[in-house]
Amino acid sequence: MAVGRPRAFDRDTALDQALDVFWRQGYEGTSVAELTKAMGINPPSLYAAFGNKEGLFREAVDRYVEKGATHVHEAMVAPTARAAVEALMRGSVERLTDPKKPNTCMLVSSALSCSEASVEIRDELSSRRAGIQTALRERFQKARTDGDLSDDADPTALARYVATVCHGLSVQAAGGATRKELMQVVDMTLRSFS
Amino acid sequence: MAVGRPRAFDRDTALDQALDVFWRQGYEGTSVAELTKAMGINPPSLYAAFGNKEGLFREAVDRYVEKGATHVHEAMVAPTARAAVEALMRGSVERLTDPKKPNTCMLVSSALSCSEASVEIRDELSSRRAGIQTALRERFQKARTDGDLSDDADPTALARYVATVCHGLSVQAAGGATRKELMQVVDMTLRSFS
DNA sequence: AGAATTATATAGTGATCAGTAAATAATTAG
DNA sequence: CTAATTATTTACTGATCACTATATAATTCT
Repeated sequence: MAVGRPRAFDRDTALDQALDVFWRQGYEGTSVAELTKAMGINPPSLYAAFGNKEGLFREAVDRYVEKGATHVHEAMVAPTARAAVEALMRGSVERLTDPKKPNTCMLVSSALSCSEASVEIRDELSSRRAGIQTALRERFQKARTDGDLSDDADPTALARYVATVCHGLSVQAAGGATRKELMQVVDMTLRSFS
Repeated sequence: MAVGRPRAFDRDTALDQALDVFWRQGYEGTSVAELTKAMGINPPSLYAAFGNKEGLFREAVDRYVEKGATHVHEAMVAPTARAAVEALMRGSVERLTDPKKPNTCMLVSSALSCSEASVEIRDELSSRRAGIQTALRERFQKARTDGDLSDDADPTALARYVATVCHGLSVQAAGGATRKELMQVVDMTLRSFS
C-alpha cells in the first residue's frame, strides 16, 4: 500500500472537472482559482497531484483525446476512404453539438492565439491537430494501395483538406451552428469523395 | 481648433500598434501593459483615447476588417459565384500567409474560448464571422438569379460550407501551414463550384 | 495676461494571478 | 507505541491584472 495520508479526492474525477473548465474557457481564460473550485480541492492538492496549471492542462488534453477521439479511431478502421471521412466528420459534428458538452473542439479553441507565456501550450495543441491529420493521410495512403482511392489522388492534400474542414466545423460550432447545419457541411465535403 | 493640450501621439498609428499585439496574442492573452508599451504611451492616454481594453480591442477589430477585408469586397463584386469563392479564398490564404503579419485570422483566433469576463468579445467576433457568411449567402442568391448558380443550389448551405473552409484555413495557418498547402485546399474546395 | 480645457507622466489603487510555506491530519512501517 | 510519509487546510507570497487619482504641461478662448 502507499505510505502516508491517502488522497481525499479521486484524481480522475478531479481531472474531468478541470477538463470541463479548460474546455469551456480555454487555457489562458481559466484561472487556478476556478480550477480548484470546480475540482473541489485546495491549491496545494492541485499542485501536488498535477504539478502546475500547465501540467494539469496537458493531462486534461490527454483525457479529452482519450475519451472523445473514438470517431478518429472509427475513421482509421473504416472500410474505405470515403467511409473514413464520413466517420470522422459525422463523429466530429456529433461531438461538437453534444448538448451536454462545450460546443467546440478543445484542440482548436483552447489557445489559437496566446501570450508569450503560453506558446508551448499553443504548439502542443497544434501538434495534436497535426497528428490527426497525419493519421488521416496514412489512412488515405492505405486506401490507395487498397484500390478504393484513385492512384492520382494525393493523400496528403486530401488529409489536409478534410482536416481543414473539421477545424472549420469547430469554429462554426463555437459560433452556435446547429447539428443539422454542420451535417450539411459534411454532406458537401463528402461529394469530393463520391 | 480643438481646445486643450493636443494629443502627443497619432491615434491611428497607436491603434495599428495595438492591433498588431491583439492579432498575435488574442484578447485575453494581451495585457494593457503590453499594449501601452507597443503603442508608446502611458495607461492614462490609452484610457482617455479608447475607453478601456475592450473599447481598444473593438476599434482594433474595426481597423483589422477595414484594412484587410478587401478580398471580401472583391468576392462580392466578382462576376460569378465561382469567381467570388475563388477571390474570397485565395485572398484569405494570401492574407493568412503574409510573412509580415500574424498568420491567423483575428476574427477566428482572438477569442474562440474565453473566461466569463470576455464573452461579449467572443460573441462580437462570432457575429463578425456570421456577417461575412451572410454577405456570401447574398452573393450566392444573386448568382442564382443571375443564372451562374443552378436553381437547386442552396445559397445558405453553400455560404456556410465556404465559410467553414475559410475558418479551417485560419486554424491551419495558425499551425504553420504554408501558402502552397493552403492554396491546395482552396483548389479542392473550388471543385464544388466547377 | 489669465481662465478654461485637455493631455501628459508619475505613481499608485484594490483585485486577481500562479504558486507555496507552515502547521496539522491521516495513513503505513517498524 | 513512535517514526516516517504524504495529503490537507489555512494563510500567504511577490507579480501582474485592468484601471485611476493627482499634479503638471500645453494648448485655445476671452
